[in-house]
Amino acid sequence: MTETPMHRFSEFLAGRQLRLTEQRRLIAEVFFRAGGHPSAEEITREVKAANAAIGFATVYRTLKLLTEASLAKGMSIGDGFSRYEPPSRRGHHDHLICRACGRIVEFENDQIESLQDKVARQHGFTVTDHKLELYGLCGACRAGGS
Amino acid sequence: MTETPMHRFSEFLAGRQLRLTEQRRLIAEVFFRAGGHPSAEEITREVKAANAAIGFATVYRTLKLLTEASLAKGMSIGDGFSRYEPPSRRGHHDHLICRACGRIVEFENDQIESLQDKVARQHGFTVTDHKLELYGLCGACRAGGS
DNA sequence: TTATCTGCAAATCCTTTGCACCTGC
DNA sequence: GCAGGTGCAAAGGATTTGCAGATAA
Repeated sequence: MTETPMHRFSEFLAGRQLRLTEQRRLIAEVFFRAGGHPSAEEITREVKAANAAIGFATVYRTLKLLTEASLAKGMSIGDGFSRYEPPSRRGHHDHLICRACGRIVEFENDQIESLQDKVARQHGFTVTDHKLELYGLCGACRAGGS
Repeated sequence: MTETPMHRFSEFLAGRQLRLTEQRRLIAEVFFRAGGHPSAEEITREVKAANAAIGFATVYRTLKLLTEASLAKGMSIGDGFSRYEPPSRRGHHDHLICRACGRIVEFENDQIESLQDKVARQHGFTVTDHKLELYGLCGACRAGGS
């Protein structure tokens, strides 16, 4: 019931005859602990603090596994990087992104979701997934001027 | 009143002391005429049909100018390419994207837009821009099976 | 004329892959 | 022991940039 993401990762690997190596464990720990939506580079930086030998290749390979295990979700906020979202307790959510400081706030809104389904139906589509990103200025940046 | 996009591009260039070269005119024409949301590669392919000497570099440079002129809008649908949206007669719109055939349908929905503003306000954000993409299957692909 | 453009190729940047050497299980 | 994993460095793929020759105004 209180299965941790790391536990789930371990089961996923076992189910595929894959090994839970020291590197994979460390990368997954860093990722699960990370707030926000880290890029591979951000994760690698933190991982290297604990084990400098680990390189980008292993981080990317592990992030791919985490994604296949549904423990990470790839996303992009339009800077040139692939970003990864750690598993969230909450269900689906969308993002508010501050163009000034890069802060990302997550939100959920059922009304928007159901309107999306309605629109899709009107066009004959069945929606399986969606992405909603609102770009603007957060309160702090608006106050801080610029 | 009936100012064409090409006319606007020409004015933009003049205002910046830039030249309307044969290449820029051709690339802009192809882009304005293009339906949908072409990638640089798709535009280049069509441009080369008229003038094989034109290369990617010039296409990218011109798309950058068109974007600065607000005559193109960069976007991405998650394949690895930057895509560009030609100026539309209609205002802002969002996208329905078929995962099977890649078809993109544009739609507008004022209710969704106003809910977005409301959510943003609740989080202290001022929204300047947003992106909403609904992924799924279009009617034809759902019927076609798979 | 001359500052701006273009085409080419080389360079970037992020991400992936090949390969010889390690290491969980 | 050995299939699978790692680190490195080199390869990839989209986009950008440096430069010498070409050209719009």
